[in-house]
Amino acid sequence: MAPNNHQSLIGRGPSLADVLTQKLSDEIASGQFKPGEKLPTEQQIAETYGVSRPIVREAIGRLKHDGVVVSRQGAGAFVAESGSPAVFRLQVSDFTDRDEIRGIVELLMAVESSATELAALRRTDEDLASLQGQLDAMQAAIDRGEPGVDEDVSFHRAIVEATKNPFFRDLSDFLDRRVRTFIRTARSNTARGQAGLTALVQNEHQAIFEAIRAGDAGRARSAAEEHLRNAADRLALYLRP
Amino acid sequence: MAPNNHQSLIGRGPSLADVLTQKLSDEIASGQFKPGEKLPTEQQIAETYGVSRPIVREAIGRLKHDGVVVSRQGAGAFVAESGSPAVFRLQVSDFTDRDEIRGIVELLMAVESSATELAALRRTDEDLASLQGQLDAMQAAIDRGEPGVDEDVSFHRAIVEATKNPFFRDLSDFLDRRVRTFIRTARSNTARGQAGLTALVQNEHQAIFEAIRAGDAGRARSAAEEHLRNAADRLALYLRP
DNA sequence: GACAAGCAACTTGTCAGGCAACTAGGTCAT
DNA sequence: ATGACCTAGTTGCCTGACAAGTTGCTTGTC
Repeated sequence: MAPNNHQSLIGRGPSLADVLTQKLSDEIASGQFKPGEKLPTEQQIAETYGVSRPIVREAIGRLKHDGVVVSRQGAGAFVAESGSPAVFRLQVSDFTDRDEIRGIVELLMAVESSATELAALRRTDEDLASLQGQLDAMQAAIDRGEPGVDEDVSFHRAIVEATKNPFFRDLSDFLDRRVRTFIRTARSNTARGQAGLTALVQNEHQAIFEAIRAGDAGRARSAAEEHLRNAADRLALYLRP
Repeated sequence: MAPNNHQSLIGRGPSLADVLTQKLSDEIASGQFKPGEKLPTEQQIAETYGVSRPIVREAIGRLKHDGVVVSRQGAGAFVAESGSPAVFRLQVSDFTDRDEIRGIVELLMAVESSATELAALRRTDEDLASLQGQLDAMQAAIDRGEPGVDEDVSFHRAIVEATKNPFFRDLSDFLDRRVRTFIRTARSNTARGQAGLTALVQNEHQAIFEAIRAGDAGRARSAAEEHLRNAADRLALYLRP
């Protein structure tokens, strides 16, 4: 039997599919089922864990979604050849966890610094035009007295796009989004950001752009690092208890 | 039909749940359903897309797994407040795709270089002992004439562990695993790696270890970059058409 | 006896219907 | 008006069933 005991605290507890997914995932990760090996049938798994077949199907469906197993109709479900998942799970337990956001920011700094360096080496004329366009848009936002958050995002996107590496683009995009949503939720509880701050950001962006245009990888990395360090300092205001 | 642009990378044909998951995911991403908003009931979704409720359940289950949707029994399913997923999907379409593995290696170099830098700043005595232990194990493997792949992996793991940042550890681990599985599958088709190569790797590891022990962040990064650049060059042998 | 065609058992994919647990909003008695 | 109660609606989970596809064994043929 598998009584779900740890549920009465709050409304939502882990569903049976959640639990089963975790168990199967662990068993695969621990090498209990080896890559290429056939999993038990859904019926057997259902009996083993005392759940119904739809639950098993859902759990296996998630594992397929993660690239850990592949299944062939009529044949069975098999552990993926690589054995390791195709997705990187960023476990965000809580939006207000300070250590967590610190860790993400640190990783973001690493990724975006390298991305900026690569951008300086590979940017095309189109990339430069795109970057220039975002700078102009940001300046226009400043002139209108707006914070220009969207323009800021677009500028960073244009940089990672110039790396010509979709993994850099996607990961940077992903991390950036998480940090910004944290800021957004955190800011709603505190005072608004200063108005003149955007101009500082614009200056840092300008420096990054110049380095990228010059094709100076080292300077591009330095400029990006400084920008990100400043951004992290500004963020630190929201991380104070 | 069946756009199948992204996932369901390996299965023979995309299942209905795969397709529906993609559709719902797109609709959420495109802002058709806004964060915090309630999704249609499972019954309605089933009718809308012409599938049964279990299929809808499986699709929504995957979205919950990805952190895009949260559901409360009796109330309904809602788009997560953040709106953006909690997982980063690394879309690996093919193990033998050279551009893809090149991109991953590039990202791995960025992450691991920064990780090594951080490790130099934060390593504890336990970390140093762990690193030293892995170096010794690698040396023992060399003396036995073995390639020492496991020891190599453990050394890198010990480094990212020393960053004290679980995101660095998990991501680096993840990327490293993908690259190594590629090498493993690629190597089975070609000649074996040279025997004396492990000694070279060991020298580079030694340099990294010294920098970390000295707490010299800049030198640690340089050593890591050189090691990774060499590793990438060695890998390039398998990337030749 | 070797071999190929075909068949039967098994497995996954999908559907239908139903009951239990839970939520939310309206109703009714006080 | 206000609080308890009740009912409709929703998700969580189950049983049962059929379709589609694969695998291995049987059987018939040479």
